Parts: sequence; structure tokens; C-alpha cells
Amino acid sequence: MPRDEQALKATVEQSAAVLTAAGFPRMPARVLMALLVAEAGGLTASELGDRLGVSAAAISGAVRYLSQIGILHRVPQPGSRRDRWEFLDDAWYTALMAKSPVYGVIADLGDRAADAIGDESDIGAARAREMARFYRFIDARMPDLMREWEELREG
Amino acid sequence: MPRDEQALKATVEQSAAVLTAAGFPRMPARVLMALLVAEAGGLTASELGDRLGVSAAAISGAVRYLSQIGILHRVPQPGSRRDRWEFLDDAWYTALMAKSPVYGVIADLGDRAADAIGDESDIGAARAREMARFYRFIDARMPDLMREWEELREG
DNA sequence: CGCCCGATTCACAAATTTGTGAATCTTCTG
DNA sequence: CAGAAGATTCACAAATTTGTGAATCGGGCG
Repeated sequence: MPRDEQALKATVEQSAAVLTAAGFPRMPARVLMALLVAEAGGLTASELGDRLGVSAAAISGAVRYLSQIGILHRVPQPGSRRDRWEFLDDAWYTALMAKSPVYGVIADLGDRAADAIGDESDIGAARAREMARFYRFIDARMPDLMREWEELREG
Repeated sequence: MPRDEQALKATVEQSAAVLTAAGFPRMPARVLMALLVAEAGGLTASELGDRLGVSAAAISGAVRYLSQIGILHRVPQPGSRRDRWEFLDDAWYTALMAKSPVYGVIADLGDRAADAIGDESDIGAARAREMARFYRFIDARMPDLMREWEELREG
């Protein structure tokens, strides 16, 4: 079956839209999905700009964002400033799911709210404590989940 | 220890800000956290408006959103149209984490992208398939995780 | 039945986000 | 070391998002 560029482009955009709906910034999402389906060796900034129909400036901002959060990395091309951008292959979804410290942060805020209420018998305090416990639980289990995935993937 | 309204309010806002950073709409996030720490029986719309310092219209939109995604429910007050809003107590974080069909959707899009590429030996197709597998894995494990939490919580 | 209080909706204004073009900077090539 | 191609940055413009005020709707009470 031949490569269906049109369907591929549509799917890239739809996937990016899902990420965007989940709070992911728009342009980084589009770049991310474009690179996901890219051929070996990644793409250059200008190739990305062409495929997505956006300016070089937009690409620059997006790849900076993505490399900061550890999803991409730049692959310098010897003897050229046309660097290519690539996935940190198996790292990106784990980064997306687990590396974020956000669960721990929310847990701490839950405890802080309960402290501010002061009375542990207060239902609000109880809910806040439970929120804290829940997110600590998630925070703790996430690494296990990722390990399980690794095993599944390799085995 | 007495209730520290000021610290509580600050924590509510900070927690809402974290949710917002994770892509959750701003006003619903604030309402959500305000109700989390509220006393038994929930709050009325106007109480919410007062505590958050926003208009009735903003509250109306936020509670509509939250009840649509199944985090709140309205508790009609017999003989009054001043309904109260409450948590669906233990359901809210599971709703936040698991009930969303988003993992399945992303998985499907990954497969569709691989199909559009057509050649399974293509590295882009391989990555798309792996994305699909990963999110299906998450989708499948999430209910288990929630069950584990329930047991931990009760036991 | 008619008044009143509160919730909801809608059009608009404010604020934030997003992407562009032009200028600037960097580094490879001759 | 000068020229050039590409990347990056910055100020601004367009587009979205967010929340308000005013008008509307609707149920409860006299």
C-alpha cells in the first residue's frame, strides 16, 4: 500500500488537535506529531515549516519548547547548520505521562489546604487529604506502570 | 487550630492554577477547588460567586461544565431554587484520570497514521504503532489502577 | 394570579495566546 | 575573513479564550 500523504497529514492534524484539547500548546503538538510519522533521521526546521505551512519562527519556538520538556533532541548535521530534530525515541510518552512532577505538587497542595482548614473532622479537610493521598498514590504507581510497559514492549 | 481562611483561599487558587496549567479551563478549576474544601452540603452558586469574586454568569458556566463531565452534581433544595453544588464524592479524581476516553482516541489515531504510511517497515509507521500500543496499554491499565486505589482507600 | 429572587443566556469587552515578518545572530564555505 | 544560508528573537497583529453586565427565563410565595 502506498503512502497516503493526504490521509497522513489529516491524521497528524487530528492527533495534534487531541493533544491541544488536553492542554498541550498548539504548535508544539503539531510539530510533535509531524516528527512522529517522519522518516528516519528526523526533519529539519525548514522541512517542518513546509509540511505544517507555518513560519520558521513558529517552528523555532515549538522545537525549543519540546526539547526543553525532553521530548525531542537536536541532531547536529556535521558540516551544516541545518540541524535535524528527532524523537528521544522511547522517552517521549513516558515523559508525557510520568516525568511531570505535577502529581506530587497537587498532593502537597491538598495537604496544605487541609492544614489551612485546621479541623481534621471537617469534611473539606477530609476531601483535601484524600485528594493528597490519591495523587501521591498515582505519583508512586506511575514509575511501576512505565516499567511494566517497558517489559511488555521488549518482551 | 483555627481555620485560616486566607491560607485556604491562597491554596485554592494555587491548586486551580496547577489544573489550569494542565489544560483545565480556568473558572471550572477554581470552582472545583472551592467546592473541594467547602463545608458539608456544598455551596450555592451565589456563595461560589462571593468566595471567588466573580459574576453569577461565570459560576453558571463553570458548574455546567463540571457537571457535564461528571464531577459535580446539583443538589436541589426542597422549596427553593437556591440549589447547592456538591462533589460526586469519590468519583471526581477517577473521572479526572480515567473516565476520559482520550487514550483510546489517541491510540486509534496512531494506528490510522501507520495505515496512511502504508509501509510497516517505515520508522514513522513503527513509531505510530508504538504510540497506539502505549496508549492502549494505559487505557487498559487505568481501571486496574483505580480499583487498586479503591482497595487502598477502604482497606 | 402576579410579584420577586435567583439562575441562565447572550452580546460584547478585556486579556491571553498564537503565529508572522523583519531584523539580528551564527557558523559554514570559499 | 567576507559572503551567504539558515536559525533565532522581538514587536506587533490576529485569533481565542475568559468573564462581565444586561436581559430573559422560571419557579416559589403571598
